[in-house]
Amino acid sequence: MDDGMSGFCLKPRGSGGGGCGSKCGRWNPTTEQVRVLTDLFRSGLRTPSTDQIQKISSQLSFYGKIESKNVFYWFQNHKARERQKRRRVSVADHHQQHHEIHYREDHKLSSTKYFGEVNQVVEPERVIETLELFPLNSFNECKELANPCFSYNIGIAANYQFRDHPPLDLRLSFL
Amino acid sequence: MDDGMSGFCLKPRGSGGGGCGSKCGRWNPTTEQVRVLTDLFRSGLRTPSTDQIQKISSQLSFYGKIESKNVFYWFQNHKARERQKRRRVSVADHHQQHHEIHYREDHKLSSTKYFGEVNQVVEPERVIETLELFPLNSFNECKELANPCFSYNIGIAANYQFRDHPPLDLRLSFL
DNA sequence: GCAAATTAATGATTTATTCAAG
DNA sequence: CTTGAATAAATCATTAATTTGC
Repeated sequence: MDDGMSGFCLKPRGSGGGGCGSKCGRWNPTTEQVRVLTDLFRSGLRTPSTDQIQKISSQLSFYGKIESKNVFYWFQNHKARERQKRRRVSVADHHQQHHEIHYREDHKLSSTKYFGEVNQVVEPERVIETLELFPLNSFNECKELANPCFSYNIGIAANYQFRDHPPLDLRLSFL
Repeated sequence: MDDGMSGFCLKPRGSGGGGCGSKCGRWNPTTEQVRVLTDLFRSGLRTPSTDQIQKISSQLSFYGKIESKNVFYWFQNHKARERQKRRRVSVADHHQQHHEIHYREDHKLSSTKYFGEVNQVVEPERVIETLELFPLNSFNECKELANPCFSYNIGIAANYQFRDHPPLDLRLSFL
């Protein structure tokens, strides 16, 4: 299914140059735009030159409203976040062990051993800020999940801001 | 549906009459186990640490046969499939977040001019600064959306992992 | 009602990325 | 440039749901 088509409803570009109709807040990339940008990133592009930025922007304008600065920021953000993410993982790895997910032979092995000390990255609750800064409409993923992006330490209920569901079941208190 | 009575072993469905002592095909979670796992997921747990996995597994063993790896896999799969589900549904959606990007109102500025120096000198760091002020802690869940690994018609023709200079695929040849 | 046949879910593996360290 | 570590995407495989004919 072509998602790009329906996604076209982004923002009316007919509002005239620069005008973004109802909401002038910020760039809201279409799926197609994100796709191309991601492809570029994955192809190795990290810090596009001015020329590249302009060309990219020009091409992407076919899919919807976009400016050069949007492209620039997208790359800056995407690059930085990839790095940050990795960095956090490494830090958390202090006493790192890793997942051995080749379980073919795991029947012989103690799962405990392999899971022995895989440590998950701590994820503080900066959800909102991050998402707001992130120019991609990746919020989808998080919004419906009861508690979007927390992935750590269920046990510390105090740190949890449950939005629309009850605190953890008593059964989960062991965590 | 599972009556819940059989409890301890795999559901007595299928071959073998529920005997899981000798030969267990694959883990077949009881409804209680699924319930707890789902609660955890809904609470935000995405990639449990080894420690958490062990505890979860331990607790869930009360309801029936289970191993750590089952918990590990369950979260992997559930996470991926939820994401998949969301993605299917909301590919085209736009989620407007009303937060002004730190980029100042430079609609008036010439992108060309602006970026003319941004790229090569100081500007990029402004973005990073901001990012550091707002550590992207909740990034896990969101990142992938911006990084869809689907088989785009782009074909990943240029998927050589060039880190330095992008070979760029057909669609990117305009660069 | 009941199994055989078919389809839908989902557990388990493999593959391909990413960044960064060596 | 190569490799380590981690993980998400894609895929394989098996079980449960369900449909169907009797």
